[in-house]
Amino acid sequence: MIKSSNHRLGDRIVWLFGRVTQQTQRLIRQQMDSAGLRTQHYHVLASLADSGEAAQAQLADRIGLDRSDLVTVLDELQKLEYVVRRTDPADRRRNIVGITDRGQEVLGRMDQLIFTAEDQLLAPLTAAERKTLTGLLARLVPPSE
Amino acid sequence: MIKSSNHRLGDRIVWLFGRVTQQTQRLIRQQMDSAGLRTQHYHVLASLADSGEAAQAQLADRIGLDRSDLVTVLDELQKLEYVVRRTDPADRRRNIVGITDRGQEVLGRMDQLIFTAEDQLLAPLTAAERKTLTGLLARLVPPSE
DNA sequence: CGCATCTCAGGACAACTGATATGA
DNA sequence: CTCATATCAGTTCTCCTGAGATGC
Repeated sequence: MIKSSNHRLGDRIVWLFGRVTQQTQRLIRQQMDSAGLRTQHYHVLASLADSGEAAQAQLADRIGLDRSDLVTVLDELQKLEYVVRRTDPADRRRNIVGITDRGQEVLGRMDQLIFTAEDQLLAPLTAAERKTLTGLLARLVPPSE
Repeated sequence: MIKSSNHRLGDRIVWLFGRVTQQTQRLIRQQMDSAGLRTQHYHVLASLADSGEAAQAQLADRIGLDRSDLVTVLDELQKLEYVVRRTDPADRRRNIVGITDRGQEVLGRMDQLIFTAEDQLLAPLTAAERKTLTGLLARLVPPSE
């Protein structure tokens, strides 16, 4: 006759992911506020610098952002001249999005900020443990990238 | 002369946590809708069943929820008679919150739903890998529980 | 015509801030 | 009076839904 059931919150993935992500977002946002941008902006810029230019739909799928939300984010980034939209000559429905030099520049600065935040968050883990963690997480991310 | 810098999104913890949590929440919410409750409700009920009754402030800290947000969640749970608030005789500012029998009952059902969702999410990992993952995550959760 | 792409309006959820009343 | 607790009001951010306009 053991303890009836195991609704131990501390073992629940829902719970753990939620807590850790919450903590992550908090740290990132603190760092990001100084640049006047949000997490979504970083994702977009990083993806563009990483995998090159793309149509909005592709880009949205790549980073797992809703296509309708991407519109607003791109509007803001374009106003700051961090990205450019140009119509695809082959298919005039598409906007091909690319990162600008100024975009690359701020991305570099954001990377620094985010790096320190990550380091702060992962402080309790060794380098090897961090690697296992990222490895396991990567396998859980749904495909399409 | 290697590729300039490593803003590889796929290695960023911010990114990975975000994606996986997003996926988790989606699955959980689908399951939870059938009970008419949200993730926060589950957290509260699970914590009460797990660590026993507590004042609101303690409870909020235990699950990492804002104290002001907890008020609403408890209102809803109390209306459904899943929890009870009673004033602490020792300190009449405090509300001591406890789970009811009906609360235990739905918690049991929710546990089933959440378990299947978790299993679905962690499908790509072996049992041993899941254990390492939860172990690593647990160490990243800020203290206070 | 059907279908894909981008756009816009609005809702739901979660996290946070600040102010207030009450009691220790 | 100072401090903690619970409450209330309002903002931001992210995610999601549905509907339109345009071009394939």
